[in-house]
Amino acid sequence: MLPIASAPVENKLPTIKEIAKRLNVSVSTVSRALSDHPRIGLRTKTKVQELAKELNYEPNIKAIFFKQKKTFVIGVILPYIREEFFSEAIRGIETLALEHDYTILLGQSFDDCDREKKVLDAFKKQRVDGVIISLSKQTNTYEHLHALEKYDIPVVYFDRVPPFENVHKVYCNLYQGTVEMVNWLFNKGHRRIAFINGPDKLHASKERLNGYIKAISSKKIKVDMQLVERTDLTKESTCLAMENLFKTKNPPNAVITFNDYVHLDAVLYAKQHHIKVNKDVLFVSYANLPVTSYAAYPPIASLEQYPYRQGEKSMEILMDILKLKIENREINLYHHEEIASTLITTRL
Amino acid sequence: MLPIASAPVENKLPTIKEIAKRLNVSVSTVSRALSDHPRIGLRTKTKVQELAKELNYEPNIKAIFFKQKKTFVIGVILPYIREEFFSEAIRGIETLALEHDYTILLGQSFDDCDREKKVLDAFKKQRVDGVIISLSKQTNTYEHLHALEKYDIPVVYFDRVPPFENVHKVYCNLYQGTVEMVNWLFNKGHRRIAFINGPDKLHASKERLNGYIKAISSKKIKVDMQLVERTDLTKESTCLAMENLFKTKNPPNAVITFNDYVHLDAVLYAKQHHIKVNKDVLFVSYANLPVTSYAAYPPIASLEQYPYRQGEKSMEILMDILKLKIENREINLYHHEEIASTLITTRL
DNA sequence: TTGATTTGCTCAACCGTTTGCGCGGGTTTT
DNA sequence: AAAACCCGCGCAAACGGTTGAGCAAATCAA
Repeated sequence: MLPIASAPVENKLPTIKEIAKRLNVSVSTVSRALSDHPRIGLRTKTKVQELAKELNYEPNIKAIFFKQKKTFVIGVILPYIREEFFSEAIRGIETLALEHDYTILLGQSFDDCDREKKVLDAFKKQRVDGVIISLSKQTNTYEHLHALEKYDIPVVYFDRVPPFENVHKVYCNLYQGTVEMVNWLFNKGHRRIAFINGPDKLHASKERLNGYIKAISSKKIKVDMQLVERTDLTKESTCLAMENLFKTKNPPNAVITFNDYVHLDAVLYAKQHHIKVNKDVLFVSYANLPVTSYAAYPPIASLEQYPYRQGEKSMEILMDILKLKIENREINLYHHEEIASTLITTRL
Repeated sequence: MLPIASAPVENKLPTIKEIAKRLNVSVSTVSRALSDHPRIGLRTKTKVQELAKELNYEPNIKAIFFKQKKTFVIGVILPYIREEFFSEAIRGIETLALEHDYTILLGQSFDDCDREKKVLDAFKKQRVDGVIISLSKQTNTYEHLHALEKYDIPVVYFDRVPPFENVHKVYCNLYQGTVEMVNWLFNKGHRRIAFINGPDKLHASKERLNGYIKAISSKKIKVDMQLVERTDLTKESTCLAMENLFKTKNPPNAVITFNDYVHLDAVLYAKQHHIKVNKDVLFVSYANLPVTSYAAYPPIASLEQYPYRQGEKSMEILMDILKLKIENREINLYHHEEIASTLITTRL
């Protein structure tokens, strides 16, 4: 058991200067020796490198930032890391970041646009090299993001992306996924398929809805907007949606919820109101989160959206952009990475 | 719908130099004017401040680091953010950080000591002002943490803390909490109380075990070590522990699990082996995570460990330490913040 | 009126590292 | 033998901001 923190702070971090002084050469020689410059003699080079190793020298990255305008830090902001979807995404981001010697600054928006602004402002102050973001459900103005671009900080969006073309983004094909979902329910004989959608401001909500409408109407059924509800993702709002759906004379026999968390709240409501979950009424949702495997009533099918891959891909794109920036080349195309979703039905 | 990223990058970030040039004063005047130095005339001061606002000037924090040796960044490393306990802790850390104009670098160890080292190394390179850490379950050597102290980077441990006295740490009183837990079960008439503990290397495991032994033996019952199992926190390991407990002729009628995640795996096993969860056998655990409220079989009681408060408190302590460092005062005492746990039994 | 003090600003050094340029000495080319 | 080149290294500026010292002008005290 080694005692920690007891040792007095003897050594300030060794600098290039220190090495230069000890070896009686100039700082520039040391700098070049360390970066293996061809114009430095072999003897000097090894001398410098040996002493550097001995002193445990590490270049001061902040000083390097000065010259190179690089911080080796990227900012990641998303709504809630406690949601498995986002924590998985972070895992993807972080893993790739570590490989590229980048570190990540984390911020959560808690689905609050003001907080999102504040965090992005902090990122800007810290001069991050780039930003990866999944928008808050509130966000419908984009000036604060636009501001980053003005400061030449590239932004990659993932999952909760803006509807514009001229941004870099990574997202799941929810339109197609929703179509599959409805078809699957249809094939199992369900006709009254309810849909509890998410906040209007999220582009992903629109995608889902479009898929739903497309799939329903392709069956020559009239879309019944009474079957389409909306939740702001809070438990109360979800319960209200459920209430609206089931108080009618002709309740649905299947419910699609915006994601697994909404699903959990929805089935809690169902249970309390003596609806036989996944017997009378089938429940399917989005995200396919591991956490639902412990749930009393997991969704009978859920759409896998590959958060790890989304995070990884976002980071990959950002690395590409940064590489181009260093080479001072024009960034003339916007990356749009669409990841195919998969309907997971093995839970049956 | 404002287009993003389409605007050409016109303006490099405004610097103090730029302001000086435009106003035809020296940079030092500008610097002092911005920091409201008394020796700068009112007219100049307002002129400078107005232009600064107009140009949206923001001091380059990395340049300030140079002089002040401060980065306004702290590193946070913990095992898994996907666990609600840790994501709650981060929320506490982040909230307080934002208030103090600090930003957090995030790293996950994934319970791997090597990864922990790598991340801490990255933090060191980034010259973080301080580190908040919850140790990986593997960590039993502390050189990599000791290294940080040598570089004068203060470290605050929380929840998974080392057993030494000479560190700053925030933790829950698990000894006392475990005693309460056993007493509660005892009062409900349970005598054969099994205990599935966590990894040996975690100090928290020892605390739990000591509490268990203390409570049992205070009842004049002999501690039966057959009832004490261990899990490395994986599902397989937990199932093995369950198997060992229930294959005997005289199985337990209550099981205490290391935390709610272990609990979930344990009851999954129980269910598969037709053990009537919370009827034949009572299950109690640690953490009181919200996620269990959706579970098929939540623990009948769980020990709240206040992760948000732990995170917040850790950050508070770190801020204190950093303040002392600036004032160049000696840090002569180690903060040990013990947070009382609460047994939550309202789930009945 | 003279000396002392205050006011308002500038100069320059500094933080750690990179990098263009230059210089002396040796070697090769013509 | 002079011109051209290469080798190995040092000088100094630059990145953006802070800060102690210093200086001239304005203000004050006596």
